[in-house]
Amino acid sequence: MTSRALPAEPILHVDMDAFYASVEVLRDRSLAGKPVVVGSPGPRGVVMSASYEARRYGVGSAMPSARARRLCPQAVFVSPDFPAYRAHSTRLREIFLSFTPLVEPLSLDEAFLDVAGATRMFGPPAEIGRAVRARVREELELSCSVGVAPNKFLAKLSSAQAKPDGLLVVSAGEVAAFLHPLPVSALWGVGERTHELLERLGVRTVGELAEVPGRVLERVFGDVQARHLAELAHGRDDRSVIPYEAPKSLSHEETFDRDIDADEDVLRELLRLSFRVASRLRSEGYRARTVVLKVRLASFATLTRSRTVPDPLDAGADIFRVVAGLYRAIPGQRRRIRLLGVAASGLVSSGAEQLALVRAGRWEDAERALDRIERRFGPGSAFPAALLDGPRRR
DNA sequence: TCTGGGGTCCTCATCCTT
DNA sequence: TCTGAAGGATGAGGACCC
Repeated sequence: MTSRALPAEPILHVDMDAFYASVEVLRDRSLAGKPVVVGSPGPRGVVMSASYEARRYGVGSAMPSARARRLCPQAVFVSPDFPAYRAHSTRLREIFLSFTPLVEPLSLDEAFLDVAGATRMFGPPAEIGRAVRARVREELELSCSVGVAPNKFLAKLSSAQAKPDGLLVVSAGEVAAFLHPLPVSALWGVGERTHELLERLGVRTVGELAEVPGRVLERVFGDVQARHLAELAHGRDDRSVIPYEAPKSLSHEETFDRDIDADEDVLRELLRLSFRVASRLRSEGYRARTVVLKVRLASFATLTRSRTVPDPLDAGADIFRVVAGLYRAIPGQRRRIRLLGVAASGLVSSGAEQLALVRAGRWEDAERALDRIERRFGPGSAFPAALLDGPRRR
């Protein structure tokens, strides 16, 4: 039997170009060539995606929509339509899976592909990257950028360098030449705070970071992050492509158009969020051991409070009881609140928790009935009466 | 400039058990 | 019974990602 050497650059990172904005252009061809901004609605919205025409005016993602409007008044602003993006994302994943079963989605618009086992059928990794791009363009009428590299970290960096609408191969022999001139902010895990600390050390490029002694990094960042930074600065990353990982938590949160302060409004919002979280837990087959309340005040200070319960929960009424208790236990009163969130963590499969159902009360039966009604008549077709008079919502 | 929503991971403090 | 160390579980908060 002949053996064939594994490719030295077996990892692809595929990243769609301005995904949400590009899908909006597909749905309304009159937007083609125009600055398009997809952003969360409301006065406190932020930009989620901007077409390259809008980016030329300095508009970027995570920027407040109000600022984007000032920078580019002629831009067309569109509210996001996640079901549409998910539908395109599903078709995208089908294309990836036609090349390799080892596909790890990072979000709706990007994924890692391990193509080590696909080269006999489809050719070397760079060839597969070109084929993926061609299929995405033909079948979805969308452009994407592809990075081809020895590991996930380098593949992700190279797709970013290939943007927009390009392909870049970083071979094992070119790692230092590719990596070291890049700014440290390009590294995975270097955000605003870490960037500031690195600047104080006089470190601006990845090459400079690679020169910093390990003990200095440890002193500033602690041993875990220091090791992480040192590994990345040398282009080392041994994480494999994992096709599926069970979620660790699940949450819903909402920023209000105007701050709320009345307890009855807060509790009604918490009830609504608890039911949304519970509905998702049940539809995805989980129960939660820990319930987390998140409160962001008008000052933008954020509080979190959590409680772990002995019997995992998946009923909105039970989750509400816990978050309402957590909320009432926060000292002080009549705070101005801009955001409320409810999260479920410590997830266990509900299949493994059937015994707990023996003690299920009428609420659980009622909520399963709500699930059936929603499946039949659509989301929002049934909800607790306490939600009938909701506060100002977007 | 004025900051969404949904996640993951890490650190640190505290409590409890052994 | 008391004391101290070690380690796990839990809780709060921060940084980061897309």
